[in-house]
Parts: sequence; C-alpha cells; structure tokens
Amino acid sequence: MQPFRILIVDDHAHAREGIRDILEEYEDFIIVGEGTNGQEAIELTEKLMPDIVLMDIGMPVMDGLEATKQIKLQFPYVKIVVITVSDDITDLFDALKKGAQGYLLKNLQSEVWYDYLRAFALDEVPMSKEIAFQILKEFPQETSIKKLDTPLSARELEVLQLVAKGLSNRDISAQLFISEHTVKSHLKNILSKLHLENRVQLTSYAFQNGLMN
Amino acid sequence: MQPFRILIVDDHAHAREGIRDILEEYEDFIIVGEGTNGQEAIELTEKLMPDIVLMDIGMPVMDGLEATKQIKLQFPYVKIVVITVSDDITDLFDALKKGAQGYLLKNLQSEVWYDYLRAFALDEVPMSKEIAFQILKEFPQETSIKKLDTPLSARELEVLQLVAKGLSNRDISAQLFISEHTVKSHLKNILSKLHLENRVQLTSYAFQNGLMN
DNA sequence: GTACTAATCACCCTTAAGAGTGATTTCTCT
DNA sequence: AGAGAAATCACTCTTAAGGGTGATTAGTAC
Repeated sequence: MQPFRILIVDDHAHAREGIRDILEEYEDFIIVGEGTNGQEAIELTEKLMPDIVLMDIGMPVMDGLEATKQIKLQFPYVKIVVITVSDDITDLFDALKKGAQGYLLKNLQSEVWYDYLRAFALDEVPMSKEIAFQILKEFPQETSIKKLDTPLSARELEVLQLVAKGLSNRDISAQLFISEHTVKSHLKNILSKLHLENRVQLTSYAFQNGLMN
Repeated sequence: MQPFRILIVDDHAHAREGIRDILEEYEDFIIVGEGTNGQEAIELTEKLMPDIVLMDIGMPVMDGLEATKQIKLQFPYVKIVVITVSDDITDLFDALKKGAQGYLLKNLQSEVWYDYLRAFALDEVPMSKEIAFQILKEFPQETSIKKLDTPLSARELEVLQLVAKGLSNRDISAQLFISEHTVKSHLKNILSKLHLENRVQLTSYAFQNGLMN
C-alpha cells in the first residue's frame, strides 16, 4: 500500500521536528512538505496535494483555522487534522466547524499518533462532533470548555427565530420591547452556544434543525 | 354590521381630504383618525386599533414602508393598504414585503375605492403578490417596473447557495475565483430580483423554496 | 451588425454586525 | 444567605454588508 502523504504546517521548527520524528518511525507515512503559516499551507496543499494536512492553529500571517477553511473550500478531499497543545482544546469546535476532520494533541505518545493517523487515513475515524466529545473524555485533563453547549433559553430561541426571519437587530428590539444592546447580547450568546459565527449561519442552522415553523 | 374603522396616514392635508370625501360617501366606513407621518401611524394604530390603515409611502420623520413594517410586527391583525400615486408603482413590492395587504392608487374613481376597500375589509381580497400583478394589468398606465422578477442566472444561483451556507462575500470570492466586488454585484442583483433586502432573508428564502440540498 | 444580457471589476459611502468587556437586576436552587 | 443563571443595558471598536453608480468584455439573439 502506498504510504500516506502528509503535509506538516506549524510555525515552530521544533514542533515540526517532533512530529517528523514521530511519523518517520512508521513506513505508513511520508512527509511531503512542511509549511510555517496558513498562507503556505494553502499554497503547499495546491502544489503537493497531500492526503492529510497536519495543521497548527496559532500561526502568523494566516492562522490555521482560516487556512483550514480555505483549503476545505478549494480542495474538499484533502483531510485536515488540527494539532494543538493540550491546554487550548476550546479551539476544537472552531476547527471542526471550519472543516477539519480531526484533532490531535501535540503532547500525546507517538503510538497514539500513529494509531490515530492510520485509522484516520483509512477513514476508520469518522471524526464527527459527537466523537470529538468522546475523545475529549479520554483525555481528562481539565480543559477550559466553558459554558458551551448549554441549551438555548426561551428568550434566546425567540430572538433566534426573529433573526432567521430576516429582521435586523433594531427590528427585533422594537418587537420585543428591549434595547438593541440586549438583542446583540442575546445574539452573541446564541452564536457562542451553537458555535456559529454570524446570523446567516444561524438562519441556516434554524431551518436545518426544524426551528422554524 | 359595524362600519369599518379606518385610519388615514398621509402628510398632505389635501390628500387626506380627498380620501375622507370618498369614504364619507359610504356608511360602511368610519374614519377614526388621521396621521401625518409614520411615527404617528404607529402611535395612532396602538391607540385607536383601526381595522384598516390607509398608508402613504413618502412621508417625513418615518416613511410609510417602515411604519408598515413596525405596525405589522406589533399588531399583525391590523390591515394595511398602502396608497400611492399612479406613477410610482415600483413601491408595490416593497409595500407587500413589509407586510401591507393592499395597494391602492390615489387617483382612482371613488367607486373603485369603495369596492376595493369593502372587499378588502371583508377579506374578499387576498392581496397576494400574484394578484398584485393582475391589478397592475387593470391599470395599464405604463409603469416603471424594470427588470424585476427575472429568473436567476446559474451564476447567481451559485452565489445564492454559498451565501445561504453562511459564507462571507470574501469567502465566496475565494471559492469562485472572482473578486469580492463581483460577488457583491451578483448579490445585489439577486436581492433585487427576489425583492429581498439582506443575506439573512435570502437564506430564509433559499431554505423555504427548496434551493438548498 | 447591433442590441441585449451575463459576468466581471471598481470606488464611494453609510449603516449594520459582531467581538470584547463589564455592569445590574431578578429569580431559582440549595 | 449565597451561588448561579437569565435578562437587561451600555460603550468601544473594527469590519462586513449593502446601496448607488458606472465601466468593460464576451456571448447571444434577432
């Protein structure tokens, strides 16, 4: 079987080295290139067409989340695994939202990396958001997942539906007899809870999840 | 039967007089109040709770379209007929979009007014957008309905779907390999053709009309 | 060959949106 | 009584959105 072609993107040279050391232990993987920022990630992906991109998040010029989004838009078949350190798992949802299929912590044993990436390359890891939770449980380091995934309050649902109808914040404030500030505040919390980033995505979400009648 | 309670809103005194003269010919109608701008329209609607509001469009302080929107949001059961002069029928769609149920031209015969308003009050005039067209045909004064209601081009549909997915104009431009200017241009045309005013309403429209799969 | 349209790009301008931060009040749960 | 959540409002700041206007190119229709 052909080895899996892997592109490493991380702005820290020693981080790339660490990953390289791990992957070179196994014949299943071949590192086809290395990049140091999101911009390079896009260019190298286009040039090298790797099977998997290992993408760091915090990088200069263009960060890994933006690069992930761009790459998935242009090359949907390229798989992206976001790599991060153990203490900022909060980015997990953002990464999946941008189109990443996988999520790995830099400070795991090399055997874990191997098992995970191999399964991943063979499509044996359908990395959905549900499974992401399970993975999190297996690494019980206290993460800073705050008040995410709390259910929406009644008021928030009300605001959500008005947003999805196409009303502006001002219109909503007029209808609910509250200030526009408050509407913005509710909307901010709604977007945060649902891991969305703007009212259009919220509208799309509302329709796809049967919240509009 | 109780006469229908009517509120007249128009900034021109002589326009209100003209309407008053017409309506006072008939016992079916009683004029419960008169306003001169959109702000007054809202206040008077709340105070008087008329059956029908006859609403002019071009007015100072707050125009009739905005007032129509506000009133329909707060008092959905109040019927609104937008009144206008014959040469700016282009506002028709906007008025219906804001929630107006009817549309009357100021310079019609009083009998036409009577027949229309009576039928309207009795819910015998389901003033949909389709019927609006028919009414337009009956008043064949050459109106300035431009290139409205043209079908969307393939490219426009493509942009529409990306918008409804929640992508920003910049994201769309990157994916379609065109400039952000062009995306904006397409979007502008799309909104114009569909008589919508922002990307959220477009998203809503897309889902409700089965344009998303 | 000319008229029409789709698609592209550009510039200006105003307002809406959204992030960040923080504060107050009321209610509930324990 | 005290903790926590929900709802409210406020201020700042940056960027996205959208309207208005206009121009070019290429393809199509008649």
